[in-house]
Amino acid sequence: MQVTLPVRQRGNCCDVNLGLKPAAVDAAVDVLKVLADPARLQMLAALREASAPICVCDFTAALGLSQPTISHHMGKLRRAGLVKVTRRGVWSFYELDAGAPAAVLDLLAQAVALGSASSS
Amino acid sequence: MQVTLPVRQRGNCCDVNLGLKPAAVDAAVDVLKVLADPARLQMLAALREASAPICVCDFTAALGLSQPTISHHMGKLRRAGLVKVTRRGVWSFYELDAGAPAAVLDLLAQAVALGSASSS
DNA sequence: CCAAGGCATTGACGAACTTCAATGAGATCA
DNA sequence: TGATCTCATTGAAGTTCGTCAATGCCTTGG
Repeated sequence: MQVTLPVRQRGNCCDVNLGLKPAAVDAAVDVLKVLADPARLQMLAALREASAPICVCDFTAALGLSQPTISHHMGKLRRAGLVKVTRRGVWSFYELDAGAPAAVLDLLAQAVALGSASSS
Repeated sequence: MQVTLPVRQRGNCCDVNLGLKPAAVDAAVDVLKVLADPARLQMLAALREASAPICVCDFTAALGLSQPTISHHMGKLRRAGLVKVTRRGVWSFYELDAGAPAAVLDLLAQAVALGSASSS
């Protein structure tokens, strides 16, 4: 049961430089997780192209999902600071939150561009 | 039990324009899901900054994860076409796949930029 | 040829996520 | 006021995901 203990157990070639701090990584991952869903990405893409806020009932019709499901996704987008809601009467109208960090909006633009590029 | 059938049951304001085709959305979501993990994003960021390929054992040491876990993540990145592997002797060296679609690499760049921007 | 090390794969477990039915909270209209 | 509509919330079922222990394959070194 002799243990040989080779000299180069770990770190054989070079030290890995993790250029991102843990907190920064978590923040980026949180945004990516919000975008990584078909319904949410489609709704965000629609909100990007729309010239006016869109109400929930229109999303349920367009995506074929139940109303609680749309509401759940919108809650996630709202908590992530990606969309803003405006209640007008009985309806809730959603729009992209222009106050979101520019890096987040740029990431969304890239994700939508990726979807558009893959259709070539 | 009279049903009233209001005229504006759905589509109150305007028709939602889903500008992304379903297949395109799924492709974009697949890439986003691959990026939406702390270990994978950190490894990709390290590979972006590294001047030479990095071997698996270095990632296990740097991220504090078990070897099978690193291998599992690398398999996902490889199947997504984001990284390439080169076996040299006993070690497996990974590097970013320069042949990946430009839109995918741009999305990765934006995600890393988001991590860097959030630390300001 | 045999022992040992690095990596990939399999199986399993716990956590998180997506979805919907049921219910509740406001708002509108008769 | 009562009925109805839209949306948010809760609870639950099914699925996916991240992680590790165990195992097998391949290469290296004695």
